[in-house]
Amino acid sequence: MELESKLSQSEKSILTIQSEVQNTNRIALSVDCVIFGFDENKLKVLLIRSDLKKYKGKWSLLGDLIKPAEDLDKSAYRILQQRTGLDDIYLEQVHTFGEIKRHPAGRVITVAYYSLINIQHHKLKIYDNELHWHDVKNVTDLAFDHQEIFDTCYKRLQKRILEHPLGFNLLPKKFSLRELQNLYESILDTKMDRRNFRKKFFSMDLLTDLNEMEQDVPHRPGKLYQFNFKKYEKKKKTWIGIDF
Amino acid sequence: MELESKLSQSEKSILTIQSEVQNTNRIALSVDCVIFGFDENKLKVLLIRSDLKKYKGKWSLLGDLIKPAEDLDKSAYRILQQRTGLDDIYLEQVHTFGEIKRHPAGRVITVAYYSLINIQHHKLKIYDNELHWHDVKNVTDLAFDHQEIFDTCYKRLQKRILEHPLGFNLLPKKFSLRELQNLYESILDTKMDRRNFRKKFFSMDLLTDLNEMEQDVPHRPGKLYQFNFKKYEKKKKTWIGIDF
DNA sequence: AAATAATGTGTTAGATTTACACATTAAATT
DNA sequence: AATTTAATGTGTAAATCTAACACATTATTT
Repeated sequence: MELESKLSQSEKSILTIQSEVQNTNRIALSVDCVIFGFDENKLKVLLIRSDLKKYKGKWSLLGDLIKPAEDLDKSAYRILQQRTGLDDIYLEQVHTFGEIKRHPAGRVITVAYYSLINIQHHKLKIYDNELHWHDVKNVTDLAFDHQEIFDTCYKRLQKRILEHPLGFNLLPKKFSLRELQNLYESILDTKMDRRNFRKKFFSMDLLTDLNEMEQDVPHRPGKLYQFNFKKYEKKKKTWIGIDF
Repeated sequence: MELESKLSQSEKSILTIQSEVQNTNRIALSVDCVIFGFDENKLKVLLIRSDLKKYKGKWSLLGDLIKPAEDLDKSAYRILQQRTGLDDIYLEQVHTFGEIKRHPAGRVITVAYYSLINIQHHKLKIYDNELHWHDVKNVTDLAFDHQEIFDTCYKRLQKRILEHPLGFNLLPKKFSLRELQNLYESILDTKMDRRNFRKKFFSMDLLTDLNEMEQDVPHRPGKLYQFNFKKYEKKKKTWIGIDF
């Protein structure tokens, strides 16, 4: 009991799962979230230390069992809210992982999501030192099949950001084009030409020029921009058929 | 009992589901497959008549509950094999649908796949007249949330085929470029320029010229080609990072 | 034998992507 | 205060990819 109350991951309900799954024909279902953030010019992912002794010391994704009276998407949303305190979260379902022996406690099928959050807003809420923001470059050897889940979600993000301007979910409301480009370069792990990058983005016509400049930067300040959600929503409608 | 033995869909286990789901914390899980075929120059989808009285007369996707001792992908594969008798099936997981009230029998979350099969091979196996190949253009008002699932899977196929040469799974081993183009035009619901289409495909270097001609066509016969799976697998490796 | 309807190929214009160079500005240094 | 530095901000040319388009060829049909 005491043990269980301290656990707040997929692992939380292992004892429960083990007894229940084995005695019924139903299958236990969980959600696992790959939570991306962007800080210090690096793409980060929020991980939690696994409590399961088989995976002692390993890191794992944030997840939980789905409640029977809860929409699947709501379930993912709830996990994020509980963990980050944020409710303006970009969330995308990626894949469902269902190998028989993927979870040591028994049959658990998990639906993987990735989410993009503004790490500056969130930063203060990590009181729990079992939680940590990792550089995506250093993410290896996660618990369970979470490495595979992470890899899949990261690839999906890389692909998506080439098709949709998702990056704004990771940046503060006001940002410079350099910050935006740094974000793209971090996510895609490439270098891009500054001039072509600007040209491309301006041609998309999704940025509002705020007529403000960066403050407190150790070099010539750049202009600040804001993402124009209205225009994006309009444009998105004309993409239907190509999307998804 | 007699009723249940006649049902072979998701609906099959409604009675079972209803009693079990409500009495446990577990969630029932099913797989639904959008099975695409290509015949008479039209893209088709295999549907089954719903037996549920709420959806009497409506068509639905092929699906079944996932067995507790079965990998998720295997489960989808099994459903296809049982239905089509084929085992060289292209299968892709698309999305998991988990709204609380999506299924009238209780909480059932379903994992949607689409598959591509060679309808000529399969054609003979439809003894069951509850099964029918529908033109994708005429697919409306399916049972449950199957219309949404179908739409999602169809869009995914449309997108995928622009990135990967999946069409071969829908064609006989030997095919002409006109047949290939007809397939693309059916899937994407567009007309394409014949000359540009050929150029594009030849430049991909995935077709083996069989030095054979079409037989029994009411016009000048075209050359026959075969898809080169080896070359495709090689090329696919160089795409990693962009894929998924 | 002529007409038909398809296959098979090449060229040109347009759009998009990539490569690359120079002037400008504010901070940091001397 | 003047100079250096390191970033921002803009424009142009080459290369690649995509789209539009025309004519000769071949087997079938008339």
